[in-house]
Amino acid sequence: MKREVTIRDVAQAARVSPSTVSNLLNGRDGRMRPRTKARITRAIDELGYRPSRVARQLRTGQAQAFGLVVPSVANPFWGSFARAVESVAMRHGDQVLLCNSERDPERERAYVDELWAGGIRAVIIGTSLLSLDHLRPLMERGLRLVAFDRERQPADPPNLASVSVDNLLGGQLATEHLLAFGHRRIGFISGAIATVSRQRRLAGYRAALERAGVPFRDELVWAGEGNGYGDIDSAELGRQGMAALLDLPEPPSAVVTINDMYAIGACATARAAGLAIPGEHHGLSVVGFDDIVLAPLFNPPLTTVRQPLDDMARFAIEAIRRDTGDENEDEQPISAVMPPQLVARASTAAFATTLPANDHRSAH
Amino acid sequence: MKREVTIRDVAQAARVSPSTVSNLLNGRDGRMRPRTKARITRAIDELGYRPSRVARQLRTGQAQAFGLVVPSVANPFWGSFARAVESVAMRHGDQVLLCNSERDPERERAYVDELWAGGIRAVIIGTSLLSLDHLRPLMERGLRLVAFDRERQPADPPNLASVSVDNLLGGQLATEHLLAFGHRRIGFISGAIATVSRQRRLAGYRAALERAGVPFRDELVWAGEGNGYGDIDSAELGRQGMAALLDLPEPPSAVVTINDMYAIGACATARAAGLAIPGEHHGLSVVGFDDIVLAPLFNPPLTTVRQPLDDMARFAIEAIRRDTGDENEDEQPISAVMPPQLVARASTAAFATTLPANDHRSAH
DNA sequence: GTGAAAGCGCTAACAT
DNA sequence: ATGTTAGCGCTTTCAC
Repeated sequence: MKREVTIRDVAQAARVSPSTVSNLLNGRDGRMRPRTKARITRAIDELGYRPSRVARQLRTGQAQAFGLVVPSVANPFWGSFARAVESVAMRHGDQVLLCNSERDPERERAYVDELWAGGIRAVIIGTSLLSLDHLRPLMERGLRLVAFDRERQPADPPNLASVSVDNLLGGQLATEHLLAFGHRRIGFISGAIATVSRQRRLAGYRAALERAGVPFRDELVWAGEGNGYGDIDSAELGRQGMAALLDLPEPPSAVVTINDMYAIGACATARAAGLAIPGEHHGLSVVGFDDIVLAPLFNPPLTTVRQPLDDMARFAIEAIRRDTGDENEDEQPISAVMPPQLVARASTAAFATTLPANDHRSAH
Repeated sequence: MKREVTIRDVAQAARVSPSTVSNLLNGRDGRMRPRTKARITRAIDELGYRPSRVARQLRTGQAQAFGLVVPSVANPFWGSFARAVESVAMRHGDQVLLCNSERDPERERAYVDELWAGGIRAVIIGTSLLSLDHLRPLMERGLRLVAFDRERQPADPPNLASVSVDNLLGGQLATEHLLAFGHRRIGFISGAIATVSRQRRLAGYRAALERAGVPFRDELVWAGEGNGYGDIDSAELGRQGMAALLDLPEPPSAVVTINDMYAIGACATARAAGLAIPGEHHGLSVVGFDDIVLAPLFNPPLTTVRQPLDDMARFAIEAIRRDTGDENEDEQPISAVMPPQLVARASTAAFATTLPANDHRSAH
């Protein structure tokens, strides 16, 4: 393992001082003699010199990298988001440090602490916990934080940026879609309603019901058990939720789920119980949320609410890059709420009001 | 934004020198007076001191972090792998830098270069390109590289570590499973066979056919078009592959796919063409590879070949942590080949040798 | 236009 | 048992 080529080696080879090389590297070459410039450039190429990020960072305090904390990249939604973020970041020459929080606030804190110690001063956090207090100390020290999938809350510190889809509208679109199909008993399946986005999706569901004059029924909302960390196995929670709703004396004819993984789990349970998706008389309509890559490929293709992932990633990174280092504390909070889009596919269908003439399936 | 607490602040508060603090921090406290130790510990707590990774790294050259380069975290297999790696890494206090190569060797090189410049001296690379020459220069400079999903090749440099499932056996298991069900016309769907793992899975497929006395037919192997970078949309390639095989004068009755995403895409196409999965007379059996989280939830649940992801992640990290900094060049190459496991689910079924008594579907 | 010098926060060899 | 010192590779005043 050879020793690294340093800025001094380059300086020596080009017969200039390290500061001159540094000046060129950092664009302060306005009044530099073309000949000197050429000598330096040549030396850099010949020696294969690459400046050390570490040294630069120690000196400047700026990290050319930021953290990305998501519940779990094992969920394709977060995987796609991570990819989108990384792709935008790369264009700016930024590196991305990925962390899986599993929705555990303690892990979130530990990770962000760790990132901070690594010189990272900006983090995109993809969990929409109600309170971000566990990150406040670091924010007060100067951490730039962007919350993804979490609408801005009144009590949030002003230097917290936010990007989110309009979750209320999303929940509403999903529910209205089913209402328009004539469904009246509509279930809602989610893990613990412990995040802003889930609260708002549920609120959208209620709002849609109300507007349609359909009474809200508590028993049709399944919201997991216990504290319910864990995107570890959303699909499993979807299964459990569906099982619970099917156990009801009068099960729903359609279901809104908190995301596509839940939807897929819910469908699996329904099928195992002999129900068709969708089914007019003996079955269920299911709508998801996110529109993951797999949604259109699922059997049946999943009706879902799409989040504009690329736009959101772009905005998050812009937010993080804004006022790098500057001291403009008293600015407007940076925040965006993006429009969701209902994507109607085959997992939802009209509710049949009349009974079937004859039902072959009952023979089975 | 307050100034950071440094080791000097701690030293001052504890009325010792920075080196004493450093000694304690780095476990060189064998003969340190308990009282001094206590004073230092107390000062650290009170000031909320956290050592700077950057400074430490600049000094030691060691990066408490490594890179993870995968084709794309949008594919749940790589998402799960990334999560497994990160989870093991965290237990060691290591950070993980995630990079999506999209299977583009130029991107791989650029990323690894970038990581190297960032002081990262070890990288797990999850693409099994035939040649790793584009990374050779850096390896010669001392980069520790672990190839994941790529069996060790004779021409590989000795300091390249490898972890992989036994892909030959995997391809064989998948094919034998279908053969045992009586299938004789078995298709193989993959993107460009430009990686070691794909070559070996295909070889396993051939070996199984041969052993069963079934002639290998070129037209039953669909291997994408062009160079075919991109895990960007494996499912889409699966669709295309299936479409091509169904266009054959005599289509296969079963199909082995290069991974679960391909399988899911292939199923979607087959269904769209009115075929059942699996189907005795008018349908297809499909087997995937990887056993992603979604495989059991798919409709029908996917028969697939499981990779022992956690074991592989653990091994990869052990390999990376081995001989950190040491100069043992002439050691045995580190390499592991792990056993795959066939997971039989509902997407495969017996091939019917007799024709159906009456075929209702032909009416449609 | 270019260079000398100081220092970012830490560690480790060497003194005491 | 603890302190002194000299950097790691880079940037950035401030001189010339």
